[in-house]
Amino acid sequence: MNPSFNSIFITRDPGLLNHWRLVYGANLHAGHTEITQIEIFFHSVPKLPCVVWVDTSIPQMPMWSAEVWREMLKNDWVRVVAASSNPNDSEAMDSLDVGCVGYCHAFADAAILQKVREVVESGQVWIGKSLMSRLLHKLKRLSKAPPLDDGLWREKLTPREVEISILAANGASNLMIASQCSISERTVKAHLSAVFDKLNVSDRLQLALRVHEIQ
Amino acid sequence: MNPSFNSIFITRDPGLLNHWRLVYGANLHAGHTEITQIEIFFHSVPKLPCVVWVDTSIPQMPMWSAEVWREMLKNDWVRVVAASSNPNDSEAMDSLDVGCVGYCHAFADAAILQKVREVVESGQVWIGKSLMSRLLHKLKRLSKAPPLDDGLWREKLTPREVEISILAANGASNLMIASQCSISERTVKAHLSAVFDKLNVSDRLQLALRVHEIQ
DNA sequence: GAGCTACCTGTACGCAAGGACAATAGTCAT
DNA sequence: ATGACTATTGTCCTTGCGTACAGGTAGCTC
Repeated sequence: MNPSFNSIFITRDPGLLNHWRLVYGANLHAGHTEITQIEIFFHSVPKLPCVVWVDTSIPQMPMWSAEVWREMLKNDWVRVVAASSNPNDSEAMDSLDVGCVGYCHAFADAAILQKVREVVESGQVWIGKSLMSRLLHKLKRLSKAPPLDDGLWREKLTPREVEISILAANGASNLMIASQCSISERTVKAHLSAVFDKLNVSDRLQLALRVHEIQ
Repeated sequence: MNPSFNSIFITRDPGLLNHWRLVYGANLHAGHTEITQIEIFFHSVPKLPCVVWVDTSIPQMPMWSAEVWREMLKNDWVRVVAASSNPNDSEAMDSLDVGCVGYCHAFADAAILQKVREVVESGQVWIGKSLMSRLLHKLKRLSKAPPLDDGLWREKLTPREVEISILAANGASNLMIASQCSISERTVKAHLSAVFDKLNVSDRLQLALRVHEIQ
């Protein structure tokens, strides 16, 4: 149905490369290219419709505002998806602003990335749920409006567990949490163990990623 | 794969109804409902996962900021797509902000609406290309003062340290990082120690907070 | 009262993480 | 060539974390 799109992966991270390959699976055919140096990409502008996955943490990555990007993205058959290992709003805005048609976490779930691909190939722009909500938050905040509630992880936990989770996710040690909540360290451990179990995470770093809505 | 989603059309416009039916085609099965009065929708909260297509120009349409919407959208199995015959940014922002997971032109191309459906059912948010760019512009304009916190931490580190920091900040253990980078665990520790020192943090969780730009 | 849940505490064990000492080798500029 | 920086690896040791047993109290529902 769509004019078939070639695919280009630009990253130096072998793990990421493997992850992305999963997205295309058996469809990873002749029209596929993998590039480990971003300059090479700029020196050979694709001639055919293609979806370009760019690992934004690749060395020598030009600023999104650089002329090379503007030039490249003038060609509307080049659909660039910016994939970041540590997504942040300003990078997202910059990349989308210059003409990228997608911004996502580089290691996002394969099913998600597949959706990204479909949306992008169909000519639309993809933006993740969390980024969306953060952009809206920023807009709201800038135009002076009340905030709204946050993620759904809270609902799985008791009030006490939520309280302790937030402290842990912000870098507090068990002892610090204990003194702040006026309970023993053992109790903190007990609460956190319950939290890990309920949220199906293995340690406080994974918990932090969940609490702060990362990946 | 996905838990199958029921579908609900809320509009009084027969033409629009026909248009929307095209999106689902033969899949318009038993779990489908068509409603011509918005109040009826609010008086019978769906019990099963469903995608709700709401024609925003239906009579008696409550404000998006109204409590009924907030209440309804607390249930994350109710995925509401706001479809407007004359889309505008403020309506888009209001609807998305209260918890709608899509905003589009009511009479958008069936292929587009199909994509909307897929994205929404997969748990993400759909937003059109033009709306996207307008929102970005609005953001750009409002946030004239760009925060300088951006990628400050990167510049303090060597490329290798950045690479390893990102992996650690995303929850990888030292051993995982070691195997992914094809180096020994000891080397990973050495790099991370250097990173902790340079960024003046005590452990990988603090590092994660810095990398993901939290607090 | 029985059963459930939230909240609190104890001892003990294994393990990953991080620091304290090291060392070796490559690149680059002065 | 000497010093500064980077990348790599080693051993020893301490600490914090997470888990596996074990309990206790208070409040709620049936």
